[in-house]
Amino acid sequence: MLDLSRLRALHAVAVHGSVGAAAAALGYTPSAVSQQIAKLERETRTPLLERRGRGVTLTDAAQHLAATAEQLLALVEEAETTLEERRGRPMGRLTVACFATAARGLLPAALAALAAEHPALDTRMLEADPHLSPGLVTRGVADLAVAHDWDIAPLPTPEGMELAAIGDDLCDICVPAGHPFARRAGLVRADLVGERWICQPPGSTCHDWLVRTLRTSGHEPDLAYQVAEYASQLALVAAGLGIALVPRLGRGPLPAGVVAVPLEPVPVRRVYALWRTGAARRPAIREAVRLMQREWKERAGG
Amino acid sequence: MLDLSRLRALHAVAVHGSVGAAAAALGYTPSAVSQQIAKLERETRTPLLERRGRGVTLTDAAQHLAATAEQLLALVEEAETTLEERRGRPMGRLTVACFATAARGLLPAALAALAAEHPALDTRMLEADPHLSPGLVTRGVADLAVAHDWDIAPLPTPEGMELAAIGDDLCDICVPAGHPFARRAGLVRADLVGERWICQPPGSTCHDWLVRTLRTSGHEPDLAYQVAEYASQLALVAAGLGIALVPRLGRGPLPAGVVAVPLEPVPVRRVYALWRTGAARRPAIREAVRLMQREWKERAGG
DNA sequence: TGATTGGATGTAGCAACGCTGAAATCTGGG
DNA sequence: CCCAGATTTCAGCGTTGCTACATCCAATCA
Repeated sequence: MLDLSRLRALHAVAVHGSVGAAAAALGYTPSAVSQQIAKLERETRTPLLERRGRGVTLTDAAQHLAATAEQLLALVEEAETTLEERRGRPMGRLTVACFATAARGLLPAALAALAAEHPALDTRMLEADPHLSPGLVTRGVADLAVAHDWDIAPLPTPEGMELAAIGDDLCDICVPAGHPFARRAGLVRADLVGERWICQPPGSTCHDWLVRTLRTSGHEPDLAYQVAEYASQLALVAAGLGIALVPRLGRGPLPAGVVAVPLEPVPVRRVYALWRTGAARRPAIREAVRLMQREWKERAGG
Repeated sequence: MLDLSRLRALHAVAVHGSVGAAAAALGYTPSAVSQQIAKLERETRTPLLERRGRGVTLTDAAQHLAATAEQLLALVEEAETTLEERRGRPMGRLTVACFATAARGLLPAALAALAAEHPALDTRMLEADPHLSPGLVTRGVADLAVAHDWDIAPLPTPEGMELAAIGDDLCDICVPAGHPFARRAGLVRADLVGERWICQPPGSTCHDWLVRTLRTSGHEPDLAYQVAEYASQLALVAAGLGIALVPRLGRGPLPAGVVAVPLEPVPVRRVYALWRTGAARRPAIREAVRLMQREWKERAGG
């Protein structure tokens, strides 16, 4: 009889396009995936993979088989969801894809509470850009995505997915202690003209937000320093090289020589959880969302 | 992820009603099936089997899971069929359920030819009563049934199955050499009144046929000796204890002291092959039927 | 009640499987 | 022509899953 884990390997190759990528997605080495598919070829006496240049392509039969595998895997996931739903308590594996600041500001406490309350649940985490994580969920690499959008670019609900709001993440302008802004109680957008900015590299959501927001104030921001991590940005601020827009989530205590000044109206990142509609019945999903919302409230209240 | 072979074990228990019967159907020991299901219970953290008296019953969750397993297994079989069809040559496993005389008179030559022409095919055989073998095919214990009916009780095509005729098996009256019939060129049904019969035990198709046929001649047959195997019946005939109706298929050379006399009109067992409609596209099925028909023709012609 | 049978489950051991890591192979590009 | 990227092959090893045997439990019979 056809073996489901081998079919899953074939399906992963079909979806990810290469043996290596499939292996990474499944958590194996490329060698393991290659051997599984070789065994599947021997069992079915049908060539499935053809070397094409440096990579591989699926034969006709393999594409058909991979499509069937997709149905099978969907059925199995459905069965697992039903099983968990009948049991009523979170169980199985829950992989959460989340963005960097949530990975330290929100997830640790929420996942710890989840694991403590539900020992049958195997929680996992995977850091990913907010605009990539829904795709990871769609492809089954993750079960739950924690993503965010900005007030000026709302996140559309992707096909086949549901979402729930976790909370609003407020952002402040972080300036060197010696900067004129450091003595101000608050700032408005017009104040920001002419500053040197420290921000994310192009392509990230935060970079885009900064550029587009400041453009609405009628000027092109001067993005002098572009580094991915807020901790590095704050170090640059402390060194007096510029100012940065830093969200409060996961920001931690500010380093010496850095002052956070509120901006009015306050820029908001809205944080969401997203999951496949088919998995909506999973208690693990519902419970994870509930605990993230609770954790958020406690942080905001305290 | 749920394991398909464990789900198959659970499904087999659901279908066959006990761990032992499931194990027999799957070709394992009861211990293996019990361990598989125990592992499935641990993985899903859900009780699946409950001891009820001497046997077991499925829990609610297990019944649901078994139903899903049935869908999965059907999908897998469909995929295997498609794979074999694309390849165009018989492969995989083909289990044939057939009645006793076909098991020695027809199947050996046909299966040998099948195995010789198609080394990728793993042929298996299973002797079963003609009225049981369609059920075995339906439940997936066998892929192909070789069954027969009698002229007076035609076989209905069971739900979800297709059938093809293999050939007609003619039957003669076998009598002791000293019997008055032994010198006759032929007999008619009216001649048979008052004889002592040697036949199958009640419940077998052949027993029923004899009783019903002779009843249409207006008398109740005297079934003095009831044994299952024709070789034993012929030994009883040779001993002069009675007469028997013996089909030619698989009859072999008659023992000394036994004479076969034709009956007019000649009683006919019609031999069929049956298979699941879903498996009709399998080259293995088509080829097996073709070779059985060819073998039959060669025997009839030679 | 005790003995017995039919069935499921637990244990030990062994063969087979499936993974990893390293080496080999192959392809396309500098 | 060599190198980098990717897959496949190979050896080794831990794990799995089977069988055989023993044990346990429930129903039946004496």
